[in-house]
Amino acid sequence: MLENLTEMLKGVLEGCVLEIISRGETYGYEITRRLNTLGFTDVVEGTVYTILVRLEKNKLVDTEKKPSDMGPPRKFYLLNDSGRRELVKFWEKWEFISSKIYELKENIQ
Amino acid sequence: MLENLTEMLKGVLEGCVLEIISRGETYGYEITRRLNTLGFTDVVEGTVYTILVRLEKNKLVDTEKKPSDMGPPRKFYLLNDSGRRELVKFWEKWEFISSKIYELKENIQ
DNA sequence: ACCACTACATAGTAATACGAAGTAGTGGAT
DNA sequence: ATCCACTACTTCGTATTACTATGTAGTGGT
Repeated sequence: MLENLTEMLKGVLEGCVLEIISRGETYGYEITRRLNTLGFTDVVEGTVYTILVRLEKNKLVDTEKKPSDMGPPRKFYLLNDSGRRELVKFWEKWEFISSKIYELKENIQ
Repeated sequence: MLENLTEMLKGVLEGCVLEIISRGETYGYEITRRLNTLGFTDVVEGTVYTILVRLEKNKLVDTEKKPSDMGPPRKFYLLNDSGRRELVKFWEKWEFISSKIYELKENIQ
């Protein structure tokens, strides 16, 4: 449908993943499906996993491996305090940028 | 004030520059000032010039050099048909992404 | 003569999403 | 029994983009 959204997703996708995880323990494959049904149909697993690796490296999430009856074991992610702070900052940044873009579009001031 | 917006500006800043140029012939230095007063205080000339070089390379703008009585000659930029189409696409992409982010935030569906 | 402001240019860097490919477990169809 | 679809994770390399840093140069005021 819409063309390449890649560049515009930079810095945004990570925040989306943080938000999804904040709703409750989840894992990479499920996050990918969630993003796809949200509308980001072209986001693939590789992209989500690199984000998850980054979140873990930056200690924004805790992880736990659990068996699944549908396939291989799942690696579950849970936001920690640091991750919750990062999520708040993400939404602040998003609100700031989107309000400025709105001002530009509507030619305010 | 707000922390580093760099990543979140990727794919967005170029659209902002296109929008600013669409309002009428302008040049790099002025575009930078416009972005700064808009709220993107950390955007510097180097960033804007790389975007302008890209726009010209992708033939989205026409350019014209004109003398200035305030300093060195200015390189003016004007959107062409291709640039206007690109701007329309930019706003479509922006509307799409921001609506999806809103859905995620408000946990719709 | 110096400095501030205006104005453009560009080489190198960091960060991020994506493409591509591989590994592996489960269950159903042929 | 074999194959395939689906689930699920991992990693390497690539393209794109904004930013850093630096340099050049014109004008006008002190």
